[in-house]
Amino acid sequence: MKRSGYFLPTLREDPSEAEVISHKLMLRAGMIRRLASGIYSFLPLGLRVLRKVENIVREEMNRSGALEVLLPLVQPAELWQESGRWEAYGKELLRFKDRKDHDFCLGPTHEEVITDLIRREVRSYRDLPLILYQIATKFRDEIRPRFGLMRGREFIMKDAYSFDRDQEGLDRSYRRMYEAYEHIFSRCGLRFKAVMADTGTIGGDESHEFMVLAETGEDVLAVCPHCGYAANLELAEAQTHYEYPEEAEKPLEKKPTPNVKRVEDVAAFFGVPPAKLVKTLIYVVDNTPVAVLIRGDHELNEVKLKKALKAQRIALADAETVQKITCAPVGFAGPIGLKHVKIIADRAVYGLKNFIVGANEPDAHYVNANYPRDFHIEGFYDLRNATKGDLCPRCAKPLDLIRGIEVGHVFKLGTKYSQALGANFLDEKGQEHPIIMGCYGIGVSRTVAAAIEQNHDQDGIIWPLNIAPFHVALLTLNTKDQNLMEVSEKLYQSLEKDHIEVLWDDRDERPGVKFKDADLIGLPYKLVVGKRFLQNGTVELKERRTGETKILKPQEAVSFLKEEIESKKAEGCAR
RNA sequence: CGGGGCGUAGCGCAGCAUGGCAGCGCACCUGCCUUGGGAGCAGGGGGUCGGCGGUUCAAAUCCGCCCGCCCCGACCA
Repeated sequence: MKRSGYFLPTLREDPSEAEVISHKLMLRAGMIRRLASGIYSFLPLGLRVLRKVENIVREEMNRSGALEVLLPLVQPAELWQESGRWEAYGKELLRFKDRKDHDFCLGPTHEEVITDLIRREVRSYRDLPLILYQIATKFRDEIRPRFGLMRGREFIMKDAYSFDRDQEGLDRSYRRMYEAYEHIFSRCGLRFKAVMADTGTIGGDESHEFMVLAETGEDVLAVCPHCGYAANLELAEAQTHYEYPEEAEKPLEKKPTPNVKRVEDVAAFFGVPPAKLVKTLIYVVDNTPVAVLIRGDHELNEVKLKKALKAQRIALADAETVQKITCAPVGFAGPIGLKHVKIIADRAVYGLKNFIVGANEPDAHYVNANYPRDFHIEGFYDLRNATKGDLCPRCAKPLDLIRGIEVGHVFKLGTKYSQALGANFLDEKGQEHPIIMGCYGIGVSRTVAAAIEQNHDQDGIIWPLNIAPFHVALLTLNTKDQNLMEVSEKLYQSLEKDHIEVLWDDRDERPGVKFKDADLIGLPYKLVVGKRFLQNGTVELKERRTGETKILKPQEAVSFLKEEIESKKAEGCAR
């Protein structure tokens, strides 16, 4: 491709709309443009990358035995009413009416549609197992789209659904998808980690998220460098028991603490570390208030709380409710003397001696509180976020916390949708059973963004070879020089002939402009034709990632690139 | 939905307090010059100042309503 005829509007400065690096660079490199909040157009360069990722996904899905389909984006309300999600899904589901006033939605995911298809067509155990997938546009009316392609409303997703007759079959399908995902993200040149994930309200029994490791990730992962334990923080078990020093219980005492509310302030007021405090959070759990005790230096994990109480909806109580229950403004709640409210606690509270709690009256705290001497707790649960240095729940060595971007999610669904929609099959004995399902997603457009988060420097993007929009940037530094143009033309032809994807910057621009642009769009190699060729017939080949430079004769450069790219591609496929 | 910020040429921004010719840099077009890291000179084109309404002799500027975008939070299969 010649740059002179290519639509590649690069920007010299960061657009003001972008905050994170991948968003800035995709805009600057002329890959995407915003149409509305969370909705983007792909320009030619961006589309090339997207297609490369799609093709890797497609190849690996096909290799795994999955079959590609294409399902509608526009979906009738009836299906969603049948699964119960028309009500349950909330505002993320974009709904509208057609001209006949029938309700429709834009598909945020396709369990309903695929299950509907299967229930109509699959009758027998002989039709199973089956894995279908598509690579298509999804729409979720996100409450707050952000970071460009990272959390868009309209985005490209690969979603796959497996159909099996029994749990063992599901386990096999799940394993196959899991392995396909490992191949996909490896081939994309990403550093990633599969972590155990929350199964959420769907309630399946196993789920993993594939996380691209990046500082800017929205997710926090707890990983154990020792035994390989890895889990999303939502799920990661905090350490199970705590060693507190032996300490005699001192008498309970109420102390005035005028306007001292926050944990740090209370700790500072009494001159003790926050770990000697127990904070009392009032939650409304399915319309019933519950007091939750957490050690002062710990952070409550709402997903865990929800699970521990088997609740549908939980929310921190508002100031009015807190006042009603504790007889004090927010900041002075405590377990002592708290009536008519269930009190539960994080496991770290057990065994703690002589700690500080709110007194359930304005401007007062108790010191030297002790359990069970001073109050009752109905149950101890794992309710807090694991923290750095927490002991691994598997091997009891210290955990690390790292950040990641969720690019894939595999999930054992079970029979939730097959039962709701009546997708059944007959076994050998003529008995009817619900089909056992799994679902498997990859955020394809998000993967492109994640790749940039992980592969860039101050000059721009550094594409991994397998998803680079082109392999080589051919820079002719002076297009008015006939000699340079001739050798460039020859180089261009032979590279194309060898199926090396080359973007030839044949514009009449000064060298600096071409270098900056090439670095910005981040092609793995720059092949520079300039003065050096006029002097001694050589060209310069520079690797974008390392800056490593080779001075070669033009034909040597072509054969080097051919070998290098082929071997790197093979490496990327290695397994 | 709550809090904060922003909206002026394709991009980045100034001007707004104290109303009075709509500006700067880059980009774009023409010419000259230059060709190894975002050159230089000269000339030029491009604006409903987010929209609607109000105040005023006069509004980018003041007032009201609305829209859009970004950030933080809440929320989130």
